[in-house]
Amino acid sequence: MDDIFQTIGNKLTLSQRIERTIENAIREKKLSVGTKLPTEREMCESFGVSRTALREALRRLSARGLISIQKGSGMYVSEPHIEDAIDTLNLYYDLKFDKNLLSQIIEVRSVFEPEIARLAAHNRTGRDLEKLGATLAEFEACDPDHTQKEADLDNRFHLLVTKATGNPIVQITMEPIYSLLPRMRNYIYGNIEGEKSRTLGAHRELLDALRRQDGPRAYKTMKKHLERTREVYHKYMKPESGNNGQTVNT
Amino acid sequence: MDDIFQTIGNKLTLSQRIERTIENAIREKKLSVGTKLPTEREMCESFGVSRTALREALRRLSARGLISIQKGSGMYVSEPHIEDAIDTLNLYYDLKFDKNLLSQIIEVRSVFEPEIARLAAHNRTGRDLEKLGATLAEFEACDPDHTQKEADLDNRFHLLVTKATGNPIVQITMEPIYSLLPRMRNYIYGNIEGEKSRTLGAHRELLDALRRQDGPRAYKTMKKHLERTREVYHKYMKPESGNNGQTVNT
DNA sequence: ATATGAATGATGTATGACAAATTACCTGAA
DNA sequence: TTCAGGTAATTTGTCATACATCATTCATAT
Repeated sequence: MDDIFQTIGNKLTLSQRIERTIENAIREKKLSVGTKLPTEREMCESFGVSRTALREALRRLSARGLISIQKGSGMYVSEPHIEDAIDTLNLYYDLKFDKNLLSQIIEVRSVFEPEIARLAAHNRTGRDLEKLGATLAEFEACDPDHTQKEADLDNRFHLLVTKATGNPIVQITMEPIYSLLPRMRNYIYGNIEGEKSRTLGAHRELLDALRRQDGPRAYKTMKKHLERTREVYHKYMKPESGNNGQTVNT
Repeated sequence: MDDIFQTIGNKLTLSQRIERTIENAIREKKLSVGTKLPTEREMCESFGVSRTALREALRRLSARGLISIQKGSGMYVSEPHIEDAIDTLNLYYDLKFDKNLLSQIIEVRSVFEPEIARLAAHNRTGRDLEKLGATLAEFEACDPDHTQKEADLDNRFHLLVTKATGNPIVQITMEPIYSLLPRMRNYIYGNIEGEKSRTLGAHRELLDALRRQDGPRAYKTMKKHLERTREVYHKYMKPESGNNGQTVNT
């Protein structure tokens, strides 16, 4: 048990202790969403600290999305936004980015999305079908020269399928993965003859399966669609085959 | 086109612009991991700003995990930690926590994990099998009174299966979900007669399928195992059935 | 009654000083 | 030489004060 000697060095700075105090108050709902925090001067007095220390704590809290600071107005407890978590994930991928990422993304999609399609077939609402239909039509009508817009619409369609599962965790899970896709934009699309019509056909068939709540067919359609994506990737642009067995540090 | 009048208000503060400048430098690898940043005074000079503004930018960057600040020593570019993203997600779930979360987690697991098991069956290494076997043995030998440790070992087994896919994105994706499981700890286990031996049997069978690289069997075993979890949940503790169709704000 | 503009109060930035922690260096003894 | 110890220099943490900038409120003039 050498743990005894470990807990010495981690003395928090004053501003970090302030940060935690406020953070805990928010976590424990002592400060509810939308509440206006006391002014800086008031908090300085009640905490008995300088404005500097307090402000640095507040800067950290706002950077993490717990509070929002509005110059001239005041500070307010923020509604939690899933985007904060997604941004953090994106930052992580940004820094850990390597040449295997594309192939890994494709693998993850072909593993997860067919099941997502099946679940969506069960749970989709009429509103989901509307949005999917609209996005599909927009994709169909899109000028083939606008490869970026086409890729966006493609992504949006898949994101809508994810939302149609009705399970927010599925959405939260997949969103960072979709946000990585713009990197592969302009690769898949553009200059591959007939690829758009293939995609369109797959999306149409998938939407039909969702409409009929045909889970197995939704699964198969999505599977086939993503297998095609994988083929295109391997055929047209895979630069080399790298080590795929690395593990993330935990 | 009234857009002309819209883009006025979003003027960033000075410290936010500093934050972004440094952040971009890190994202673009102009500052690599481990690099020691210039001292505060140096950066103040080169940016031409006061120490106050600079420090508030640095506080935000450290709160987001991009840099680490060590009193008396200096500031260094941090290695990205997936835990930062997981913590942010946990904060989100803390604040957004509702009674549907458990049921949503169970749904996500039974949707994703069978496919993960299948993939793991293909890609697992000998080292993966070793770790899985060791964890399984430890679970088997665990004192049934230590419900928390049992739940931990259960989670670890599933996490190891995820790692055995060899795809770090799968791991990153599932880790936040597993980190939510401690919330349901002590619910599933304890006081449900014979549940541990059921779990043990399922894990054993799964490990065997992985060893034989039998993807379909791994899939089926995991599916059945998680269906059982869902049953237990619905049978023993589901308090009420709530609206499950909410969507996350994006 | 509406609109303009001044007063007030909030956060943002600048400056200077000192505290506290780490690192580097230097000195002296084995 | 090598190592121990302590001192000095460097760096971040905190405090205090002043002023700038933005938002809200309220009074005033049209």
